[in-house]
Amino acid sequence: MNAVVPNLRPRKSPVQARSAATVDAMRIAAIQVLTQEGVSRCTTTRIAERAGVSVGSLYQYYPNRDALLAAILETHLDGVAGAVDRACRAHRGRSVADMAAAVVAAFLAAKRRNLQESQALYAVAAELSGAALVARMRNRIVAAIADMLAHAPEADFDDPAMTGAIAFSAVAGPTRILLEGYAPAEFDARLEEQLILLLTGYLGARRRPAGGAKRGS
Amino acid sequence: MNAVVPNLRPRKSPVQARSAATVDAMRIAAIQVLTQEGVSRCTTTRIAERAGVSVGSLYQYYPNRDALLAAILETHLDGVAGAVDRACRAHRGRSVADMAAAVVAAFLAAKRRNLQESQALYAVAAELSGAALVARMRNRIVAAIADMLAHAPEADFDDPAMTGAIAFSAVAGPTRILLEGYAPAEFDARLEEQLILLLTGYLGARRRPAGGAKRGS
Amino acid sequence: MNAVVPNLRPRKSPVQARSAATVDAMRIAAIQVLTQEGVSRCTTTRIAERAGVSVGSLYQYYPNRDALLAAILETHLDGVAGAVDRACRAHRGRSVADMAAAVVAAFLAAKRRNLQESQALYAVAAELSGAALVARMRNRIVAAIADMLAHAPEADFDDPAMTGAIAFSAVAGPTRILLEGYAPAEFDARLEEQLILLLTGYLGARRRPAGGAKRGS
Amino acid sequence: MNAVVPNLRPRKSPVQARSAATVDAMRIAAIQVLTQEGVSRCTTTRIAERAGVSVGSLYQYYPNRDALLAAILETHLDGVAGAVDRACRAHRGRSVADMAAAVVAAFLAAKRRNLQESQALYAVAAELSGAALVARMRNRIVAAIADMLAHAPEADFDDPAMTGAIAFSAVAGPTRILLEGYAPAEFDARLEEQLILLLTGYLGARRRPAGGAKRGS
DNA sequence: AATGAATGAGAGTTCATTCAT
DNA sequence: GATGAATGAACTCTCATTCAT
Repeated sequence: MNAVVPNLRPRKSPVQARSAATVDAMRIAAIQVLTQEGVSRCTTTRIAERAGVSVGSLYQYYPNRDALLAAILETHLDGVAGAVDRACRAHRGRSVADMAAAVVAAFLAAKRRNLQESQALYAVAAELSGAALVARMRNRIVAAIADMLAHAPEADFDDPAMTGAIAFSAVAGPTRILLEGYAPAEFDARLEEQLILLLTGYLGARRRPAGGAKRGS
Repeated sequence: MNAVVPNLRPRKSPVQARSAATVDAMRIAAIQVLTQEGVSRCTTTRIAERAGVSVGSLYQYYPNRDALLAAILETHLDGVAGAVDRACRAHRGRSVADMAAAVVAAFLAAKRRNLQESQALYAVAAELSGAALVARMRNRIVAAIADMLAHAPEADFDDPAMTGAIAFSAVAGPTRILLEGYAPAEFDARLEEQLILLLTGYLGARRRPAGGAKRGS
Repeated sequence: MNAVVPNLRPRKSPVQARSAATVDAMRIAAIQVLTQEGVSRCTTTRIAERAGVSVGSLYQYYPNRDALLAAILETHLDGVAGAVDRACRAHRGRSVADMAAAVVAAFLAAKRRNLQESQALYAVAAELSGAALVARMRNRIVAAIADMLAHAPEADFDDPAMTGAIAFSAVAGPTRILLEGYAPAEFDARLEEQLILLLTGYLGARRRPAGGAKRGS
Repeated sequence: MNAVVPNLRPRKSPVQARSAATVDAMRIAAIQVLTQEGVSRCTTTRIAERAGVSVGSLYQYYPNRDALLAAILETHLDGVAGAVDRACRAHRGRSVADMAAAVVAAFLAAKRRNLQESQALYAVAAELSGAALVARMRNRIVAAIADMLAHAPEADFDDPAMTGAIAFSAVAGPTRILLEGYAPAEFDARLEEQLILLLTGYLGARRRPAGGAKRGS
């Protein structure tokens, strides 16, 4: 993914069955190559080869390499953001502890569902156009969390957006360690419980008794 | 940084003053190129040119491009890890709240001290060999925090390593957002305060009254 | 148009009305693409798209891209050569001045009639197989002019073929400038008059009084 | 040479002897490839191969393929324009017949001096960026001729620029036929004499007796 | 007949790395 | 030691052409 920002929109949508298969094969292939070779060795040739199609086919669906990677990243992020979004909507009006548990569970489940994909895409997200996509999806999640917090019955957050941003990224940080694969098994086992603890603690501290003074922590 | 992992050690240590100056010039040049052009366009030629030396000279100090980037990343990570390490040592035996404040302050200060560098190196860290370096420095920081927690007078953590790992990465997550440059000004202003809140809450919840049962979360 | 010269003949003659329409649509499309994108970007896909047919259909009528371009060029050249040919036949036995005026007028009119086409095809004519077609049509025109000159009543040209060749290409040279689009408006306005002057002068000088000595210029 | 107009300036001037040799080898190689394969098959790889250097070297001196071809064309055109220019300056104040002979001789000699080069570059000149270069050099030649005509003692041209433009392109037209290689030997032998005849006739007709009425042809 | 997805050779271009100067 | 011209493998992307539908 380069610094210049060209067209990253897919070229055409796969309407025929054959096309859909091709597009999906390329997605899976790209993730595999990303995992096994790293971003810089994740070339169009290798992706096509792995997918069992020709390079030409790749370029029928994406204007360039970056667009392919961006599309995969975007789909992934959409999935994650959607999952968290749904969890937030489903837990409006519940207790802060419930909210924390719900967000953590939804996020972790979404990431764990496509483990390899989640791992592979960190490198893509680090590149320029990837960072923008990540920022967008983060905004979406933060907005969902903030909205949920704003309607918390037992508490009154003075700055739900800020609180949501910190809350989400505080959860995303440790999750990343897990996905990067350098964490011990125990980390994996206890991550969810610890993240809930982390979030509950933070949201509990951030909360003011309803009707309390502004910014009173 | 490629997937194949060859020799990444610098070729010679800069014993002479001139060498040290050259090495530093290359480091600064690399960070600038990284920032302005992105990882994929951060070429040896461009780095050398920017540093005012010839490509040949660059190869006098590093066996290949990856070694150069790895060295820069390592130096950076060492600085950050060292800062947190010192803060931990300096706050042994203090209250949990003091510890939280100290770690957050040290980490944020280290990252903010070399803002551009911190930003530029995220992309380097995302590549395969970078991830290993990051994991190593994280282990060092986590060990320092765990050690500090293990000696907390007012509390008794059942698994300081796990707690330290979660604590550190929970702080690193939001910090990354800040550095990636997509955060609003208010985020910047209130980040430290919020991270302390986050950490204090987590560590407070994790703590058991001295002498309590194991693993009672 | 490539150096290798394979089959350049159209695959089938457009006997049906629909075929004729398709072929013409492709011709027009090709000229548009040629003008807007240049020869090297004048691809079969683009031509077909512009013509509103599929690439497959294009290959139903022409064995390859070069054949399509060659056919268009040939049609164009035929039109021009035919126009000059007719003018020559129509002015047999007239005065040299009349002949000059007639040739110039016919040639310019033919080129101006399909201005865009004339411009676009220069690039096609410059490629290897195009040059051969141009040479053929030039021969035809030169023969027509030579024939006309041979029957001039008031004069006796010692080498009508040579004279015709020089005459025609001397007219074609300035015309090309006009078509290439770099000429000022005044050039356009006065071109015909000047070309007639040019030709009249040349043919007048070349002419020997009937029965005069050979090669007396 | 594509429609988009990027940087066509050479990258660096060959200061060292080795570099100069490399650049010249590429020029000669390009002309050979152009002649033997045609523009579209005149690829950077083939040029480099023929020149006995690597593709990389080619790109050290020119930012892209078009720049290389443009540079060759420009050098060639400069040579031709310079020759005609000198001839014009050297024949100021001479008779119109002398002028005509001088211009024709200079132009033909310049073209014949580098026969293969002249032939090969027609195709390059037909592409977009080539056409612009040709137009520039033509303007230079036309200006030189016009200036010479303006100082003709025996005559008074009402529009030297127009006259010069017609005169030059009338000479260039037949010359092109010669260079394109489709002309018979006799054409070659008699071309110069015929072109002088052509030009003398035209300039003679265009001239008005000094002090005569405007536009009296 | 028509379509257009798929093909894959091949083009332009870059860049890590070497080595003669 | 320093230089930077030369190298050439490897990369991204295009496009003429085919053929299953």
